[in-house]
Amino acid sequence: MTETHSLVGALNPLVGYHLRRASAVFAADFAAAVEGTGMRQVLIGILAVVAASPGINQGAVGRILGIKRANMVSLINELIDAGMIVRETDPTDRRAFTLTLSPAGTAMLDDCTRRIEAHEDQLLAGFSAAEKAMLLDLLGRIEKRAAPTD
Amino acid sequence: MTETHSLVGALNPLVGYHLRRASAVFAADFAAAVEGTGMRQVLIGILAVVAASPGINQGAVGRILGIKRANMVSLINELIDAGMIVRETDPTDRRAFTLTLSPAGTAMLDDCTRRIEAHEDQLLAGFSAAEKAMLLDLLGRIEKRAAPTD
DNA sequence: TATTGTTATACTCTATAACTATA
DNA sequence: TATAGTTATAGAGTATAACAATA
Repeated sequence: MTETHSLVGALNPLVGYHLRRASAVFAADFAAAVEGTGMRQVLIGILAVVAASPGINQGAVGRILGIKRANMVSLINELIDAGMIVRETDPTDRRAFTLTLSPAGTAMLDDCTRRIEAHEDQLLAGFSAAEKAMLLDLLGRIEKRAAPTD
Repeated sequence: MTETHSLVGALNPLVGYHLRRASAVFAADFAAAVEGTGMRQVLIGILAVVAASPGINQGAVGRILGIKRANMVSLINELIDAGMIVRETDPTDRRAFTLTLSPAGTAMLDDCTRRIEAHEDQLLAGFSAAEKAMLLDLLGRIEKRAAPTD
């Protein structure tokens, strides 16, 4: 039996519920951190993945971030229109595009990363370094259970 | 300096990113657990909160779950149409509705709760009881930083 | 004047299916 | 036949503003 007396009743013992709510807190914090930049979580994710593997193609970026091929298209177009990503046809496979960051893209990623880290430090002010490391370890072990997106 | 060599580059040190991904794993697991019931995360959340506080009104449910008043309307209507929630005007405040679960709502909540817990046990099979407790504690401390939704 | 619930609306995210061009 | 990218579309989640009825 799993009885509780909290306001959320049966949700209280569920890890998924608490992940969802904690994630929402960080999402709101993210939004505040990057306010005025026009960036969103997905876009920063794409910039970070392209920065980590210059020349990577669209499909690979999507697979890493759990975004479907079909949904990558407009996201990449947005970043190209904003002058942050450069798309060139891959000479070794003419179906594919290689993606790299422009200087503006690199600058935006760096700026946002700094802002987000500063905000996260605030949000996690009550956490010891060991607690933060523990949290990242536990989350990492959960992430490994992810199914391929596409 | 915060350099990394992972596939997600600058995202790797960010707690918010890993919360998002871990949360997505649980969301997919949730969907599998309740498949065929027609239930979704928000709907189960509402059922659980109403079950925990019978006679609660719509606005209060939304405040607890972080759902805006405007978005509560159609969700509650869905649950009433499905015969899971009973809505009556509050005799002490004729602007408000009191919500309670019907027997069907109680049965659905119980069924889904059992399914979800079984799925979560699978997903967290590699976690000791202490690790799960630690995760819930850390997430709970993050949730406390949530801003009011409405 | 504030609060409960409502309507209308819009944007983002996510998902599927069908298409093209290359491999 | 399989893969990279595209288009079209639809559902769900979330956000704002304006309104009616009641407090």
